[in-house]
Amino acid sequence: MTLRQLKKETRVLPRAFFDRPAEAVARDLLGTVLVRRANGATLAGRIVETEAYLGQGDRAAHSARGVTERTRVIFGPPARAYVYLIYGMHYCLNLVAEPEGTAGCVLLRALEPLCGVDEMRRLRPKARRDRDLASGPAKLTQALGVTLDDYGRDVLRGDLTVRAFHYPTMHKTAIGPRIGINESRELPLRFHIADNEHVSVR
DNA sequence: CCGCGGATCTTCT
DNA sequence: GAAGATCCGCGGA
Repeated sequence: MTLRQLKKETRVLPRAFFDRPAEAVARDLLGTVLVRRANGATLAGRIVETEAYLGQGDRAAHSARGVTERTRVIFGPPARAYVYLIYGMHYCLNLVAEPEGTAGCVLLRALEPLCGVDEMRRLRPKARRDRDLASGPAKLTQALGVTLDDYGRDVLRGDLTVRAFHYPTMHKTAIGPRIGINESRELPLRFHIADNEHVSVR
């Protein structure tokens, strides 16, 4: 898909979209498009897998132990980026949900590349196939060049935005337990597009 | 295709 | 001092 087509067929999601329960935001983000400007190029991918992290009763969430230097953005206004370093070497990107003062965010786990695939390959040379480019939370940040510099960034304008198609785009949503956590395993907070080649775990 | 272990460092106990 | 919202390369089937 060309960038021109994308801009014509989509609009930037408003803050009200994110000012809702994290579960609803995670589900509704499926099928929308994450757009990134990096190194003079514009990269975009369809969001095909997300996970919700809640404010209360979710012991797997980073926000479960209250406000810290790292987690403060999760408690702030919606539609901001929460980026963190995991295992000392990878970054993960979340979008903050819920009204200001309430914790909640959505981990972006996988994209289906739509625009700027050449630049994504430069940023992520280890990817062999297109479906290796962003089929995992840290692969996604590598492919888009997202780092701690993006911590707290507003996603309504600027170099990182989310856009939805004007026309309805149908898909079947699959729901299950989140990946790679030990606490609150039983909560069905992982959402992905069923039968999509680009999700992290198939 | 599958399972295993190493890399590497911030955060919280 | 240990665990962690992960990825990759290796070896074997």
